[in-house]
Amino acid sequence: MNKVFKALSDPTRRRVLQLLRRRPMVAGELAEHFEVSKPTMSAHFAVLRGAGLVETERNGKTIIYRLKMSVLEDALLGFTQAFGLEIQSKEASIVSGDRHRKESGS
Amino acid sequence: MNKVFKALSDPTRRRVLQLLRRRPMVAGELAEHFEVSKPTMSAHFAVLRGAGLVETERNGKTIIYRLKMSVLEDALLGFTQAFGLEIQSKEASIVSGDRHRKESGS
DNA sequence: ACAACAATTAGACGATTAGCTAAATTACGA
DNA sequence: TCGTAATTTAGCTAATCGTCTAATTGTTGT
Repeated sequence: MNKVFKALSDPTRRRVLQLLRRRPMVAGELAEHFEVSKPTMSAHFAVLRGAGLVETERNGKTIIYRLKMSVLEDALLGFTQAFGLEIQSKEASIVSGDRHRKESGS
Repeated sequence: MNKVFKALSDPTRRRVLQLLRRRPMVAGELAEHFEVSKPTMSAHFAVLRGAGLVETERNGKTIIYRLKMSVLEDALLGFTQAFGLEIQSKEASIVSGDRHRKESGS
């Protein structure tokens, strides 16, 4: 869970997650939304992947990034619960390609 | 708020906030819960204060730290809303300026 | 096989971070 | 006023971070 918070501590990475919330995206497409270089974005992606917040799938020349909503939820849940806060999904659509899968992450 | 997320990115600081959730605490008392030096803890406190997550009050020789729950909530709220998540307090008051009084037990 | 494209890795750099010890500050009590 | 206690500030170090350019890897189409 610490890796998740570390990942969330950078505004660029938070924005990446928000973009991925809409739909999975290809690395280059994602990178276009930001003003930093592609290698820099690649490093951000690596941090997000290391935290288990995104997963990748190769598709020919491109690599698709997909948000793992359940990992984000679980981390947020674990933290907020310790503060007497409750977190829940408004929409049933935590889906968008991802199936609220249980997966062991770091 | 970026400063809040930066502040939350360190596990020691997250634990400080959780300790403060129970009741306001004096700096030294708080520091006893950790294995690092007092100056190091002082630096952590400064980060939390800089993020607006805690407020201080001098009381003679000691300095009392108090959690500003509303600031934490607002940051979490702003973030989670962008993901279609809902966050709410299990306890009654989410009021701004909440003093977090101790209620029934623990 | 090769050129073009997508993305990552390598290597470097300055800025920030978390940690330490020692010194300074602030308040209290004898 | 002096000594002690609580905390912060100063100054340092090692590690990590975000960024860059250049080079590398992997894939496709010709």
